Amino acid sequence: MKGHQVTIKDIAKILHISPSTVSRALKDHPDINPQTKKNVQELAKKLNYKPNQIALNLLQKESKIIGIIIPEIIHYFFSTVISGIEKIANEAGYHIIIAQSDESYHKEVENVQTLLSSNIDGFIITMAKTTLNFDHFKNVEEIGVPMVFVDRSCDIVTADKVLVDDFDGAYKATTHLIENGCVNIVHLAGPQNLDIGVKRKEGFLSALNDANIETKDYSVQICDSHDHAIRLIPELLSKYNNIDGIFAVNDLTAVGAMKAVKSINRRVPEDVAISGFTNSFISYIADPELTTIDQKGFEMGQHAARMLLKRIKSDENYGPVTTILNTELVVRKSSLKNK
Amino acid sequence: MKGHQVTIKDIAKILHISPSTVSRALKDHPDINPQTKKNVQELAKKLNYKPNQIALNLLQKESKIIGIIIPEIIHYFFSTVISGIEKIANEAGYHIIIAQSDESYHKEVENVQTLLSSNIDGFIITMAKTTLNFDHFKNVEEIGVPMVFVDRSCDIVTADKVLVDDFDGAYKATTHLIENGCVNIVHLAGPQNLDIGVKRKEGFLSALNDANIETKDYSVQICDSHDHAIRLIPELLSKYNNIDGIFAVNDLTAVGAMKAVKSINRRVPEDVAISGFTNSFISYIADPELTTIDQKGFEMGQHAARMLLKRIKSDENYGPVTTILNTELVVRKSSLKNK
DNA sequence: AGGGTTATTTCAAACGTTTGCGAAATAGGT
DNA sequence: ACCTATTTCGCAAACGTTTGAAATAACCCT
Repeated sequence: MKGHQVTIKDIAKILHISPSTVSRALKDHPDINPQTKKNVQELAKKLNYKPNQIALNLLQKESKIIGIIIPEIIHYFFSTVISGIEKIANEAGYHIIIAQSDESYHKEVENVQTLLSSNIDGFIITMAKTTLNFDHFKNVEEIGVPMVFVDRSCDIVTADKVLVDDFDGAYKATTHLIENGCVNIVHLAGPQNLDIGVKRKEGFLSALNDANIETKDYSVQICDSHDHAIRLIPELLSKYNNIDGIFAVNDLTAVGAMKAVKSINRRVPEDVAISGFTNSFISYIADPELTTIDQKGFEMGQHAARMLLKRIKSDENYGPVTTILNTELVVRKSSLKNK
Repeated sequence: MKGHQVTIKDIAKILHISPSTVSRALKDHPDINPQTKKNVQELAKKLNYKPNQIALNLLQKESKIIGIIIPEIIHYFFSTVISGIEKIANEAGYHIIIAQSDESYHKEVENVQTLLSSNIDGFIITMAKTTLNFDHFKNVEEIGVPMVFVDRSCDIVTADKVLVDDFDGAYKATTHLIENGCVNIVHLAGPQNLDIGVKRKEGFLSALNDANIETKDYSVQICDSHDHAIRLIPELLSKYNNIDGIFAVNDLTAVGAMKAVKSINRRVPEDVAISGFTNSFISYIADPELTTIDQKGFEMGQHAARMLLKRIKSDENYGPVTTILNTELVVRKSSLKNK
């Protein structure tokens, strides 16, 4: 039950002057009598006057709000992305409004619609895994609301993107395992209809190739969940018991693999070295702590926000920009065989 | 670079009728000629007309936006709370806008101010740990913007609250440890200036008391971080080597303790059983998986949102409501000595 | 005193939408 | 042909704010 917020009109009425004068007095316009200014400003402070943002938004045709559509906020990576966005946005006087798609194409479409109608100034989006049709993004493009895609790209929509060098990250992780004495490494790969699934696999294969290690038919396993790894690994290790390294497409899968390895009484990293990908919080929780590739969520968020703000403020329609961030190898205990 | 959004005026101009007619035609007002209606609706669809929410907000003096101020989005518990809020809010046609305080009193005050000025319809807040002064909330109260506090309460501000029964949760966890054969349990407690620190400690002590177990001078240790536990536990266990159970104030501390126990070659749960509190994602990651108390983040969020919406829509000024949710014991391997 | 300048204030339109009320037009009835 | 009822539409105000332009008032100079 909102009590009446003090407006410029209220102040004007009390002081028997016009709203315009009040408005100018509040912003220290030179045309205003110092005494009037003083009266206005004092009263404004006394009544705790706060300008009505909605009215300003209407006037300036902008809401100072950035819409974020992201699969699931509970995932560490996504929440770091959000934090990065929020930081830059706030510094520029913008707010963020978050909608989750739960990896559902349908909810994503819905979110785009509702956010559009609340007049956000731009979008930052990580597409749902299930999104295969891009009409809703095309629509945003037509309306002219700027968009930046994060982490997951699609070539159909022309928009700014900030991605991470998945190939290089996978290459680095694999090379690190090799340098630490692994010769028989298995890659737990993501779905091959997803970009990250393919790129990370390719980075893995390329690293093996450059180290003159030949791949076996079991070197790549499609397996990208904690539970799947727990089921798969014991079976795999008993079948091919010379496996001495695992590079998983993400941290969660890596942790599952780690548990599985330990469960059949092999040691991590002495018997099997493990690396994940993402550097999420759980890599720090794992025992032993998990070597992984830092995916720079916070930095991605910051970049995305900067790109979006630039686009929002720009008058000219420059072509789409793609930023590819470098990953970083984070070495922890799970990969250090030699110590 | 936003292209001109289609407005009611545009439609009116094209059809040579007045904006009011267009407005009414779009909402199927009986006063409008069916033919005009048809023309308007068809053109609106063709031009992809979307009502300008900002203008509506100005008119209706509401923004349909709920402001959330939360310490850190990356914490699993908080992101589940947010998800709960979002669900209920969306169902009611509201959006959420998120601001993080990073557990800083200063940022919290700032967030309250900026959110207020963007005319949110209500607040859902989890206070920062460092917040000891409540003037900013008092201010919100005076202005008349409804507020709901989640998880952390303060008696000074009169507002709705949704809390969890910390005492009972701690009691249940402790009793569970006792039932599983622990007789010498240590509680890793939170800071005693925080409600949860005190309540959970009291639940712990009460459970011991009810089981006729006398507390030792080392039974309660102030220790609420992963790293602190890793430092503290080995020392403690070597000093008092009959300790056979640990109840930690949160999951992260429990995991630290678990690592520490394993590091000095004692087994979890056989030698030392462990329970955490929160049921965050890491309790599932830990090895062995961590027994814990589910703090019902999602439900808390849902409750908070419902309470807020009720308050927003209500005309009468009913007294503040406090909802206390029950926790739930989640039994996992880390506490099952007997198997 | 008239002309000019300057200081201070107000008017009015604008942003996009809704809505009570009045106006115009049409139709029906006698 | 006149009155009334009905249908259909437009005017204008409102939400809170900004801003160019016009208005008023006060002053100085010759």
